[in-house]
Amino acid sequence: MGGCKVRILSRADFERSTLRVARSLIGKYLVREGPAGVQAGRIVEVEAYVGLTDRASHASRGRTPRTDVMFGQAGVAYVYLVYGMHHCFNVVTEREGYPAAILIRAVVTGSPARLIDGPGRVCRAFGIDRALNRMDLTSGRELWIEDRSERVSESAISRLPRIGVDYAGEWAAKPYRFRLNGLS
DNA sequence: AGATTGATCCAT
DNA sequence: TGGATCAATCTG
Repeated sequence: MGGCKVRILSRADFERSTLRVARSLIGKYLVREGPAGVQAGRIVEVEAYVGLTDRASHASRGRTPRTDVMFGQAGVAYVYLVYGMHHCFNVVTEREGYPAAILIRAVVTGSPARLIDGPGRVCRAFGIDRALNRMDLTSGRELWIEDRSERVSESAISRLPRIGVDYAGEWAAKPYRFRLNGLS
C-alpha cells in the first residue's frame, strides 16, 4: 500500500501544548525494542499533567529529584514506581522549565488484538521500568512513539476526568483524560 | 472492600 | 529520621 508513512515523533512534536499533544497521541504507536524483540501498541488512552498549578501533577509541589525530569526537555521518558509495585510511563512535553507530561494509560497490541488497560499493565507488557527514566524517546532506540498516518476523528475520542487523583480538588474534575471510544 | 509494596517527601 | 502518602492492580 502506498502512502502509509511511518514517522518517529520528534522533539518538536512534544514541545507543544500538553493537551494538544495528549489528544494527538491517541492512535499513535508505542514501540519498544528490547531483549525480547520489537513490540508495538496502539495508544488508546492517555492523561495530561500540566504545569505547576495542576494539583494532580507530581510537579505541583515543585522541582524535586523525582520531578526534575518533568521540568526538562520534551520527548523524554518519565517513569516512576507507584504503590511500591507498578511502573507508570509518561512522555515529557512543553518547553524546558515548564513541568508537564502525558501518562500512557492503555494500548491495543498483539494478534489477535488485546486491550492492555492501565498504566501499570502497559509497563509490565512492554518491559518498561525506571531504568528507562529520562530516556530520550526521539532517538529511535529502545523506546519511541510512531505516527503511522492513522487519522482518529474528534468524535472517536472521549474526554474524561483523570483516574486516582481525588486529592487534587477542582483539578481532579478537569477533562484531561483522552480515551478512544468503543474499547471493551 | 482490603491487601499489597517501597520510593518519595516533608514535618516532627 | 519516621511516617503518611501514593497518577495501581489483584483477589475476594
